[in-house]
Amino acid sequence: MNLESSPLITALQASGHRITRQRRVVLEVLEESREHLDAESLYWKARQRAPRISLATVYRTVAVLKQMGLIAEYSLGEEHGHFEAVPETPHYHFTCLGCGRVVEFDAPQVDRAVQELAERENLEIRAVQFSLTGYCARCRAGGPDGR
Amino acid sequence: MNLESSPLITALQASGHRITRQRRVVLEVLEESREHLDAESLYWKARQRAPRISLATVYRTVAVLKQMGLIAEYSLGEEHGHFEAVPETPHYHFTCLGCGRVVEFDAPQVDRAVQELAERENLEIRAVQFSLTGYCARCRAGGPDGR
DNA sequence: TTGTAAATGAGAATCATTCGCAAAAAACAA
DNA sequence: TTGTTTTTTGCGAATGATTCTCATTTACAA
Repeated sequence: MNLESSPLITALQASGHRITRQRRVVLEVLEESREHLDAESLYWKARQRAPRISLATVYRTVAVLKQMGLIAEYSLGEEHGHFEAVPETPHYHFTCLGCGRVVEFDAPQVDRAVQELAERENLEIRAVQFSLTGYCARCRAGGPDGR
Repeated sequence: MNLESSPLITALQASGHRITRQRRVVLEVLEESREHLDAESLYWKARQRAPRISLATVYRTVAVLKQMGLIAEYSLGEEHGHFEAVPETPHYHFTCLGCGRVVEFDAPQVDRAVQELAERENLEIRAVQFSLTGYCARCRAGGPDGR
């Protein structure tokens, strides 16, 4: 069994949390995934490696990680949350109301604006939520979904 | 009884929706309020003028308005949504995790970034969600709530 | 005024998320 | 190792926000 420490594991451990099989698995899934997973899919993927894990544990784990700033939660236009390991460089999301596709983009101007605001108002920013919804080029043109 | 048409009423009517007493009241409350109301408080305020209105109708009304782009829904760090009539000039929110205060601010840089992105990628942007959470100056200094 | 499609009220249903508690597992000390 | 302590887990029940169902009412065009 792999006992290497991933960045997330190391950080968790350093903050005094216990490293359980369940947490290890959830973190692995989060690190390996390139998509934005919601709690349910995180749960099903985790179950492949830790069959007895419960949905509550998934929620508890992401809550801890979120509080530590290691992962971010997004709404992405749906009614339930999606999670993602916090990336090196911040990026944001556009969700198409037509086809549901999620496109990531970066926006240095926004990063700068946040930093300036924080300095000017003396704020400690913990999370930035910047997401756009609308219709993508394909759907505007009367795409596959025939909006 | 006031039969004048507010901007929201006019827009609703123009789009082919019926103007009911309940909708009129919900719209009035939304227009008069300077705060970000959640469905529950919208419901209680509306009941003062239309005592038999139901919570479901409040939800249905904001759903229609939201879809028409007349009001915006925000998370504001809580688990339920908050609503606000869409303002002339866009503005955004900072929610303090310490004292819960919500501060509005504008960010022309962000507006510009959105516009540029939309043009470059040929997107039709319907909603912009930009909100920050963290600790305000007062709470960082060990404010009233004693974080 | 009347006919009809749209909107409402009431409560049940749904869905995501959290809670409570006894049992299991980690961390730590001996 | 082994025992002790404390955290975490699993399970199912509870919660809270939002949506749905459906019989009844209402707006509004003719």
